[in-house]
Amino acid sequence: MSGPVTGAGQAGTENDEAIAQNDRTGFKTVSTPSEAGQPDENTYDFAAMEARWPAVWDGLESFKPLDDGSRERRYVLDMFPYPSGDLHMGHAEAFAMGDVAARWSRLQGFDVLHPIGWDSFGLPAENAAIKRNAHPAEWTYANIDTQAHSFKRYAISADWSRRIHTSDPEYYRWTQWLFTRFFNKGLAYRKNSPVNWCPKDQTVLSNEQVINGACDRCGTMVTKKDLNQWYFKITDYADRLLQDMDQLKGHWPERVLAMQRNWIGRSEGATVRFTIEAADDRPAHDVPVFTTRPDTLYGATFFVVAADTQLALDLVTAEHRSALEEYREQVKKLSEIERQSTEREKTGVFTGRYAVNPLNGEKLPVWAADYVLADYGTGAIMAVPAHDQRDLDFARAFDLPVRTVVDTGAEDPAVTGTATAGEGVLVNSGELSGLDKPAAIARAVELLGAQGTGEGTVNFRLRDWLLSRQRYWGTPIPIIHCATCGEVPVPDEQLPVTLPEGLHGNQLKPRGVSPLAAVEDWVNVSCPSCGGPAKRDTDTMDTFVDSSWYFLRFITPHLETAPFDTDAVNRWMPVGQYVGGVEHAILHLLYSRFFTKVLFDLGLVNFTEPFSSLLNQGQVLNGGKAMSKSLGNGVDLGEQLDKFGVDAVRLTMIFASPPEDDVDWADVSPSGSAKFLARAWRLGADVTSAPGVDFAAGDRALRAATHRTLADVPELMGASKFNVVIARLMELVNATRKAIDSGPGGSDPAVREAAETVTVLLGMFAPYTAEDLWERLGHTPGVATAALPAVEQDLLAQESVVAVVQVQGKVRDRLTVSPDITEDELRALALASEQVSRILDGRGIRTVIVRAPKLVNIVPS
RNA sequence: GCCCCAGUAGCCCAAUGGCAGAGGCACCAGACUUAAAAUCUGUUCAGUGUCGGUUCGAGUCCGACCUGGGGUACCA
Repeated sequence: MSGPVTGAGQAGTENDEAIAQNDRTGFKTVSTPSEAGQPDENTYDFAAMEARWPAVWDGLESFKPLDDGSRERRYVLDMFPYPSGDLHMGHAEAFAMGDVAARWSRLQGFDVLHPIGWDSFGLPAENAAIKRNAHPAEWTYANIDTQAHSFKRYAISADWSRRIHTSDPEYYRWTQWLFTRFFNKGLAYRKNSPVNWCPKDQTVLSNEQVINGACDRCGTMVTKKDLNQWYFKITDYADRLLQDMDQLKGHWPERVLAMQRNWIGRSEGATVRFTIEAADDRPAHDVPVFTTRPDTLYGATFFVVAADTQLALDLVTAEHRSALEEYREQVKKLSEIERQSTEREKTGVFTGRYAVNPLNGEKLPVWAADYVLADYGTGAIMAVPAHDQRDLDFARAFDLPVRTVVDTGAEDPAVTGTATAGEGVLVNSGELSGLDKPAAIARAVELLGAQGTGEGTVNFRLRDWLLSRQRYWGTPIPIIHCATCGEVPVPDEQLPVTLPEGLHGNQLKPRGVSPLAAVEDWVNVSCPSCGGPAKRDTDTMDTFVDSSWYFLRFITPHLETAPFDTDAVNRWMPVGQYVGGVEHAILHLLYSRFFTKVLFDLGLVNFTEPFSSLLNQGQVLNGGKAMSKSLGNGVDLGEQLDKFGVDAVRLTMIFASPPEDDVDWADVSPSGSAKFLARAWRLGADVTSAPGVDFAAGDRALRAATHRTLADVPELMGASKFNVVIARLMELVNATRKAIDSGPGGSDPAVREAAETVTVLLGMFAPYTAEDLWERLGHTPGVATAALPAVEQDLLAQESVVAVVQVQGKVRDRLTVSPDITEDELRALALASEQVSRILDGRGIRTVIVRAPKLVNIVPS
């Protein structure tokens, strides 16, 4: 930090450095030449404010919630940070937004809970430790200290006594405790399955962590590996995760809800059991398929199983076995991206088997292909080429028949190569013929049900959450494997299972198995159940487990008997305003919603959604692009703070655009913000009336401006239009300046009222400037908890308004009228207007629309 | 391909279906100054991406399209 340049006796002298600083930043100003050289009480000096106020605020403890029921409670939460180095511009925006929300809630009189903590387990710490031959904790806790220091400078109005770190044993003890509850409820289980594997990080990834086929941490292309891994049964909650989104509608951004809806991917259809006929060495075999179009059963001309399944191997006849094995090898070599490309030619092999269509007894050849996914539905499909594009592509590649069973009015798919998926009337479909699509679907399900060969079902795209990781720096999975007892959860009184301490540097290097596995005296334990020799599970949990319940820990952060106190949590939750980036639209938000529902079912909380309102702030860009090292367009937050001050940076972030929009740092002007702050701050020197003066005697015009602002701000804040609130403050500052310089003067009580209103509202955005100004206005510190003046309705009434007279929607005249003019009076005035009669030019009048007192619209006949 | 979001002045952005402009940046001019900076005051600038519809009246509502951004993608 550069420190105040305009020290006593320097400003306004020939001190070149001081002047140069003035020129560059444009806000360390001397307000009048006569004061040049004086101790600079009229110099806006942000560095001095930043040096002075934090200690005062700490003493006031204004940001600790009372939790005594005297005020309505409100929980305002920012998505807690990951400690990767110091805070950056993105943090500056996100936490400015969250802090505005918290401070506004306080101004409204709520008892506000606004905590701060760190999501401090994770891969970057481990990679840093390997690189520096150190322990991940060193890097992690050093970064946390740096960030905590920066947050304090940034004047976040947080209750620091609630600070938590997910990597503290005091925290992860309870993550483990919760895991055992999930385990006992059957919601945490192990299974063998082909999983997403990152070859670089040497660990598995959840479905949600695979972005375009690549690892979301390091960008390496993900491969598949058959492994035994831990899962949370989030699929059991798919329907509720979808249903409960009704509670969030209108309070969460629509795009986030849409993303979650798509991710859960509910589709209604039917399960249909096909019998695969016995063939040479192979017995008959029932294989169910899932379809959303049971109405098209008569159009099925072949049957496909996913090539990479055991089922395919079980079905294939001896004759076709080698072809299938060769095909499977080919498929394995493809990258995930290649395999999933819809552009790619369809490939597959015949299995030598035939499936019997349960509705018409037809025999369909069974193929194995990679366009059918092993882990969606049943891993097998009935193929209806006429009405499904993928099936049609396959049919054309292998010369399989195409039979139209829905007449959509479009041309024959067999000819055009375009499948017809739309509505239509069923044809060539036995007793389904003649029905429309919905009726045929219902009838087909009925027929299958009667035969016992199928039923209506719902399928989800959502998969279970793969939570185990083969890395060190995470919460150990509290399970002990015993040859006799199986998987035994670690008893509560033995928690936490702490990480073995000695590991550092190369010992943490990814090897495909968890580094914990190498620590023998840690691994080998006695079984809590039978006392026999047993081994600890050596995987750690996905860090998203840690962050799926932290918002609950904040409420009773030091509780030693449970993860949280249920009564306290039920008092404060759900979070009233959650603030964070849209990058968590699926992962963190979906997982937290899932956890909350499980905790509800366990009777530990009495609500089913954790975050009743969500605000996604935009990104901070530079020159139209996200800041990145490779582009070299990064902006250093620390430098910006040194140059413009905390308040100017905060104000710039918020004034630039509505919170959800991106802020392009190249388009905004922190020096402009600083100029405004200095301008507002200077009002303090010109208010000459005493604190407590009776405002009623003040200048009416300025009072009206003040109270209009007071009346409008709650609505604007409620709609998160923070940028507009700042514009209104600028307006009020301008009006106050004018009143001082060329109006009733600085002694008028209205000037004090306006200045105090500005100060209290400004505190949400620029806490240092506001606190300093509050003191200059003669008040004791604590502007954050000062009360806003009550709106005086009679000041909002205007003496006269301008009514617009339109003819056919075009403005033709303006009339100055009383605000309570009646419709009839206004109509008469408008019709008497000379302008109007000139425009009407003798034409008659069809209608007159009157919206007193603002508008009249005359429609000529 | 499908699903969301956004297009208003040179730029960032305002505008309960009712006069397109609240605020800021930039630019220019004036006051102050020996001068400059700072400060104060003021001026200039678009008819709202395109086409159509609803309406007395559309930036705002509806439909289609264009452009940009985001999500998702052989999900049967």
